[in-house]
Amino acid sequence: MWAIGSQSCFMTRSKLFNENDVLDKAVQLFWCKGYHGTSAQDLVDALGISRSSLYDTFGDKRQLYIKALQQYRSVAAKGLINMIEESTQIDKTVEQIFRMAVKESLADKLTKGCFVVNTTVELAPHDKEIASIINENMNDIEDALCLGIKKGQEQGVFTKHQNARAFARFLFNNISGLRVAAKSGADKKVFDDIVRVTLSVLKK
Amino acid sequence: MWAIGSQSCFMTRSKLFNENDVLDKAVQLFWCKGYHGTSAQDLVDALGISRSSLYDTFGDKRQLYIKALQQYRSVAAKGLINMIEESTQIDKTVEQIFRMAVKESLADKLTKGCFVVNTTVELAPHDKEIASIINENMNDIEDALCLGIKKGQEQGVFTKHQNARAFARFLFNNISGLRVAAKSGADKKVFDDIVRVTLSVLKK
DNA sequence: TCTTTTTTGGAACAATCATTCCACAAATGT
DNA sequence: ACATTTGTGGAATGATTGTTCCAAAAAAGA
Repeated sequence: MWAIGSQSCFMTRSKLFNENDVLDKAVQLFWCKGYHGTSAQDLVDALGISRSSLYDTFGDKRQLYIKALQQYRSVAAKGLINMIEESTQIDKTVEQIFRMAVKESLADKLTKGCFVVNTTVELAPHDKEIASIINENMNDIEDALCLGIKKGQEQGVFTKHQNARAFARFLFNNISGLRVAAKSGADKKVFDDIVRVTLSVLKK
Repeated sequence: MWAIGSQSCFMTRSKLFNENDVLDKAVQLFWCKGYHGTSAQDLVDALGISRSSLYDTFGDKRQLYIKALQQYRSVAAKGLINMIEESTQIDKTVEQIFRMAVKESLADKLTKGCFVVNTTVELAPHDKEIASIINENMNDIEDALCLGIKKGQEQGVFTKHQNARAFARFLFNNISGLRVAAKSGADKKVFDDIVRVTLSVLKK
């Protein structure tokens, strides 16, 4: 046996599971059932790994939840932000973002809504660290929307009747609302009405 | 002892607490901590009655939650509906509804949000009975808003550019959104931006 | 193959969960 | 005051909670 510093140079047994795959399963479970609604047993059953592997790899239930939340965020938020930053026809892109949210909501038979919105409602007021992740997420999306709206205003496809920041906050608010509506099982007509009126605000 | 049918005509010991007062305390607790976040011990501590009285009077935790939800609904929703129905200047009333929601959110140091929104997110997908209460609530508020908007459109204070039902759904969606934002501790500037843009949609 | 290190499954843990139970207190017509 | 009924406090219930522990399995350089 030989070592560099405190690290052993033995390469021993490696994990039988892919950490990222397991995290994806945790996202699905927490997203569907919430933090308090998901038990350690639920996690063991759904993740397909034993308690010891679970706690050894992720610490505890709360840390696993936080990692799952960040995993979700890195997919959902970054996807949305990329769409806006790479957009050439920003008015079409904003509409696309809303249509996507509606499509996802209608397709989701478990009515999971949005993991970030669910977390905001269940945990944000009681957990500072989680609240700060939520707020970082909100700021990132708001900034991206703001940038997109400015672009649209300069291109002349969006009205300048209100400032871009206000529009961005307004759009974000409606996305939150849609995700709550999804949880109550709203139908296409309701979603379409909301999206149509929301988007009409931006028009010149 | 004498009886009519199976009912005894003895008038015996009456409850030491007011059922409505206790229900109000249950509303506050569930509103703040959610269903799964509130334990039976929490309830005993906060309601000031013993386990036996609690279970004897309200059945079980879920039934107590449902009664609390209906209690909240009967205050919050009916208040809002009355405001609209008795309004003479409907544009001012709609603005007042939004300003009230903002004021409440900023004043609430526990960031409880809205009990109905919280319930929608936590329980609606997993409990049919609760989902139907939520939907009834949504329909009642949407109907009242729709009526108000029609009134405003006839009075010429609201635009007819979209139909009243679509506007009602849109307004409801923004109220939901505000309640989620409240949970993340949003500040006055954010709320004011959202409300200003939302209300601008209705203007002629 | 031996040694060393890490992962694994599952038993075991104390704490907490929602709920039930019971002996006693309180109230009221008689 | 008595009989009868119902409400009350708190102990007790078994199930489930999140977490820890341990013996055994697996992996890989020596």
